[in-house]
Amino acid sequence: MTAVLVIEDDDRIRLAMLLALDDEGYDAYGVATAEEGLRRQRTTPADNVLVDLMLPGMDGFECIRQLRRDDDVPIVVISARDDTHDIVAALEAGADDYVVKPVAIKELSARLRALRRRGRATQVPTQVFGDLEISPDAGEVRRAGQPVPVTRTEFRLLCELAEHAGKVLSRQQLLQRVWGYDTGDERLVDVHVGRVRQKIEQDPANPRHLVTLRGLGYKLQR
Amino acid sequence: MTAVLVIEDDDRIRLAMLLALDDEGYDAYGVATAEEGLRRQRTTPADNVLVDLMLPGMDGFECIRQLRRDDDVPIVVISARDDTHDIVAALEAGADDYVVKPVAIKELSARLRALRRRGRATQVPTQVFGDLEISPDAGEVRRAGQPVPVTRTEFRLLCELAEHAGKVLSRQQLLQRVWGYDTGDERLVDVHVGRVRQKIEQDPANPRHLVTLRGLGYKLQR
DNA sequence: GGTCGGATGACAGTTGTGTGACAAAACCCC
DNA sequence: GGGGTTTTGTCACACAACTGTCATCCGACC
Repeated sequence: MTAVLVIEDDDRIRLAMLLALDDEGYDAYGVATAEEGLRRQRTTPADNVLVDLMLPGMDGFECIRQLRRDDDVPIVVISARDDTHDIVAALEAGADDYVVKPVAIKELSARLRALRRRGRATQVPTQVFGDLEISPDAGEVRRAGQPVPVTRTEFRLLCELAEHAGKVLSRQQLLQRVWGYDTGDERLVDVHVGRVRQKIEQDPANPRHLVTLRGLGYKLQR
Repeated sequence: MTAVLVIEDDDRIRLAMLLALDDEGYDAYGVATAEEGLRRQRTTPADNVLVDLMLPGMDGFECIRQLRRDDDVPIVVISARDDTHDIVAALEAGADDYVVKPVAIKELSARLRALRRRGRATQVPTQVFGDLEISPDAGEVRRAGQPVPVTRTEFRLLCELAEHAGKVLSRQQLLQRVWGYDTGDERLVDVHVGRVRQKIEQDPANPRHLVTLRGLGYKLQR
């Protein structure tokens, strides 16, 4: 069953949504604050998160950003305000959809389905590329069994490449996935790739794993 | 640049959207009917499709279904009707988002970005032509299992030919699809075909895979 | 055998990539 | 909170790879 987390401070609205979602066949549960929602999502991740923008304490935007930081769950904003600025800000923060209250439950349900259909990547176990090991969960990179110290950015870059092992990722895609930039200087990627190479390649000038595909991007291979 | 196809029968609205999207940095082009949109998407696929629901001839729902049939492009419905039934039906048909006219361009842009971020799940399978393998995802070409270094242009050319395996593509079509030129010197294609042959054919003078059809163009065959 | 479309080698201009230096920002340990 | 350290992003330069053009040659087809 699909689990849905509802983050909404108004008890009556939250309860109504939970009931309606339940009726639609979802396994729905709710919390009243962003903080609690984040904790909940860390411990028992739901398949979808619905979040109100106006919350006591941490607001919805920040909540989205934090959710997004360590999870790729589809996030739908449920807001009373039908305001372009809010919508844009929420989507920029990392939300996937934005619907305005009051919400027709059928529509919400359909939107959730559409979002899930678009699908998502699963957790990656330790990946091995020859003498190179990348453990996304453990946050560790090893070469020939020896831990290699990498910075956070370098690590994310490696994970992203590892997740699509053998596939080219364009600088644009990497900027998007590693840095979250929709636009920006692609050379940034080059520089970090160079730094990663210094650490993981035996001969950084002739990379065997992290290779360049001229005009296309980079790829990590075995 | 991100290409956006707008399917909208009202000339004024379509034009306004195209201008606005253009301003936002999209490569936007529009058509007035579903049929034309489908044709266009088949020949020169956009990265996003915006479609109105009320169209003369084939309606928006059917258009979405057909688009969805052979493509995983993110589809956003732009409709004047803020009706739950329509929204649900459109999402069921395969749309990814639904916004109500009039549309704030910033919002639309943000939604498109959010959609693209979610990314395309489909992977292009490796195509095999005898001892020749072309992997669009991996950005790699192999002959007899050995990787063949090809340049970006050569790679695009090969992918384009591979996508239409067994079918002739005229120089004009190749110029259009690989280079994006609407006009230009067709000899350019010859030169690159020649270079590709040097790399992928056992006997470049007697090509077995990348063959010339005199007066017509080139085709890639098994 | 002439003509036209196609193949090819050379070349110069352009583009893409790697890298070292540096400043700003973030982080950490008192 | 403060000072040192690490990490990050920007920039400029150098170099290598790629691209498109052109002239010439070749071979198929009528």
